[in-house]
Amino acid sequence: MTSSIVDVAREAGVSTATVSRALRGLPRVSPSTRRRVLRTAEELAYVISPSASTLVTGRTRTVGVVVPAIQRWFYGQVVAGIDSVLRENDHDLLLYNLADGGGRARFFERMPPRRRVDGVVVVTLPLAEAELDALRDLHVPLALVGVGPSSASDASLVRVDEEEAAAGAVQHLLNLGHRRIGLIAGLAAEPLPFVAAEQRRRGYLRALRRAGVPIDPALDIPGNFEFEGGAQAMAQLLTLADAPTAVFAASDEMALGALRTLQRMGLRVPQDMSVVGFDDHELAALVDLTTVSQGVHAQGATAARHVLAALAGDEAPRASIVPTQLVVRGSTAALR
Amino acid sequence: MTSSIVDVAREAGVSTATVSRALRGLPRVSPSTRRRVLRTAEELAYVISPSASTLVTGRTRTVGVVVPAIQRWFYGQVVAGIDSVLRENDHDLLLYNLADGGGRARFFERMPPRRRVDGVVVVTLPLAEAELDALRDLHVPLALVGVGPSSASDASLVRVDEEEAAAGAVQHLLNLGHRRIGLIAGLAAEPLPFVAAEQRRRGYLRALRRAGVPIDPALDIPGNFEFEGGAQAMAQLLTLADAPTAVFAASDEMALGALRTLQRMGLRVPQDMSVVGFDDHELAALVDLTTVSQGVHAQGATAARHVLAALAGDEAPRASIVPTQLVVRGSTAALR
DNA sequence: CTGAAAGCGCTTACAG
DNA sequence: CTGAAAGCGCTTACAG
Repeated sequence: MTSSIVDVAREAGVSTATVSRALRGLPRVSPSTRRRVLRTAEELAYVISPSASTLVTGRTRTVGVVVPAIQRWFYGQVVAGIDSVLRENDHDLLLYNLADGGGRARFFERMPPRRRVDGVVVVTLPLAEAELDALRDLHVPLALVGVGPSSASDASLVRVDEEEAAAGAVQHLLNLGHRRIGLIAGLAAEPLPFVAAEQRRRGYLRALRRAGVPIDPALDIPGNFEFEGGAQAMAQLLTLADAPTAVFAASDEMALGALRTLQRMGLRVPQDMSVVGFDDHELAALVDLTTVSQGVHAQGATAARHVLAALAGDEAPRASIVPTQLVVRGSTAALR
Repeated sequence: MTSSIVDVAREAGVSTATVSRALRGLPRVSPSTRRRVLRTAEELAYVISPSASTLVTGRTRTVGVVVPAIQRWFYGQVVAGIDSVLRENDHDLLLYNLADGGGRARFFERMPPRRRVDGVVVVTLPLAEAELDALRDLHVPLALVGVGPSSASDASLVRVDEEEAAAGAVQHLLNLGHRRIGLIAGLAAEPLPFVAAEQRRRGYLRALRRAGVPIDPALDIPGNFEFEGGAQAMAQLLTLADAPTAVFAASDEMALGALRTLQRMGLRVPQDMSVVGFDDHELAALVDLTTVSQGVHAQGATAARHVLAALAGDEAPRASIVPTQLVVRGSTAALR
């Protein structure tokens, strides 16, 4: 049905070794031979067998990508970024969507990418030492996206300066005269919290301290990085006797939830409440939300480049900090 | 480094053939031998080489998934659904994100999944005959999600009854007394329109005709399945001298854009304008949007099951119609 | 510049 | 129930 290298060799009147060299563009093949082989391969619609090639070279031309939940906006963006670079460089993308705690446990226990990938990029997962070891056992280059500077020194790192960016967002509110500033944090009840949740919270605290504004734990509500969580957190903030005049949400999705609650309560943004998000989600522009823009697609692309660089022989793992930018829109205004 | 089947065979004192049989749970291996082999494999941390196995069996235990844009809500959901079934059945997921027209052309020309997958699911792409042929050349089971009943009879099909569902949404508006009903269609300027765009539009037209309501082309605006497109389409509808009192948007994302425009113009929903969407996007509940719920995750899962069934020896391609349901929320009300 | 041959790590008739 | 051997389709020293 499909022809093998032997068919091409026979048809072109050369050995399979020569076909192999000619097709891969290796030197030491005469131009005329190369042409003949190429033409023959074309005629026979020859396509190399990846498994045979992999078996001998050990290279799969495939990169594994591990995400907690592909259906979430952030991960879709990151994967699109990874994919674009991989595709450009003729590599395939093997997707591992953990989905939940069970999926996570199963993944690290069974390590399905074993012997199937040349490299791995793990997105956003704060790895336990055992998990990191399981990944190391793969003996392939590893890149981590969005897990902070603390992690494995033998992996490439791509991240934004979460704390600094969050502090900047809160400083923006302080500059507008706000002093009662609520935080809708990414924190959830999970055993391993996402790094971004912690660090954005730290940035919030830092900005307040720097400004000499007292920290009020009542203003610090977990929102679990979800619309609904953001909506509920906002509602809770509005139950306070001394309610905030501004809110920093650690993600745009939570900010959108907060906006919805405000609208339901008949409160106006920004007149009655200023709101800042984080991400620059597609919807942020639409609802005129002030937010921290982070190049999510770029983070994915960069991680993919790190892995490919390592495969190309780069010794040291790399670390990239993708810049962020406060995008000021209409959801924030000076305290009245 | 990593041990091979030969190591296990030597250590267990049997042939590689026996190791192979024992590990795969084939019959004709004595219980004691099987136990010994299993234990040895465990001790040596033996993991089969997928490429070697694939080379001889032809099976990759991998399914290719082709999507136009993984970062969009719909595709993230579908892929999560596919992944869950694949994972359950010990298959890997090779993701092909076309990203744009160039990516699409490159994909169908080069067919990267060639010899790399046991099956393919293509999501939402209305396939040209040449593209379908390219996929057929893979000689693996094919499942199509959301491309309508017209397509290849040799592929499994998973879809919702787009036209019927859309007609139901519009009928809901008609039942509320609306007669001037706008359509924010998915249509774009692309050469190959998405099937859902066409069919939801058809459902809109059918419902109006059935009710004897005159069709006004001025009420039919393309929105390209995007927030921004929905926002602009709504704005355009509001420029009409005889503006609609209700709008059906062919996706929730467009409906959200429309809601935003209405809010900006100071129009109230549903008092001044009723709005129905399509999808039951996570945000729909949050903004109280009446919409058509379709099980997107389930569509992905079903397609994956179809592919696995075909691999298990099922002869006939299957066709599944996933049910939809109108979810009435607060964005629609009787005409005043 | 080119080819013969070994080998990558499995599975599968075939024989016993 | 078990093993020897061929073979899947490539790549890679090695020799010439």
